[in-house]
Amino acid sequence: MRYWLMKSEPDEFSIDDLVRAGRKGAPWTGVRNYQARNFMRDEMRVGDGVLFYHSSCPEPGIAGLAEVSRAAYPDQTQFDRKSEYFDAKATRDDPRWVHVDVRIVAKTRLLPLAELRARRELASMRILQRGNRLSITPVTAAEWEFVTGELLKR
DNA sequence: GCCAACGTTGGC
DNA sequence: GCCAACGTTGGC
Repeated sequence: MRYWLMKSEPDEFSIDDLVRAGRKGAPWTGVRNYQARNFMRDEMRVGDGVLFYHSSCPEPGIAGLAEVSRAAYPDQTQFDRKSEYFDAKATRDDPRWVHVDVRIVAKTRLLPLAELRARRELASMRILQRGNRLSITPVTAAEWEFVTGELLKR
């Protein structure tokens, strides 16, 4: 089992939306970056742990814990002309974009980005490296242990 | 709103 | 295959 950090803009899809999605989970639609897609397609498995991160918002940081609830399958929004994620080069026979489903494990306190940066134990986390923009990044077991420990405190 | 960093596109 | 131009991300 592996661990991941997945970014979402809370205006688009927040931890509360994930809670509302319940046990079935929610499709992680809209990824249009090949590296992030490849992680979902090739490496993410049902049961993998997910740090749910709120980005592009007043308080960026980790907002909860989740898990992969379904392995990768085609993202339907790529076929929808009305969707902002429509991709004219994708066909149903040869889909270009896939996604996993993710379900809530626990909404936690918010662990702010500034706090992540302050912890020596997390210094090499992908999300903290300068210039990092990937919306899905692998998390090491040590980072996962540390972060979940911090989240469940207080 | 600014801007650094990175990914993608397209001409050659 | 190179690389300049452009678009996007995302913290501040």
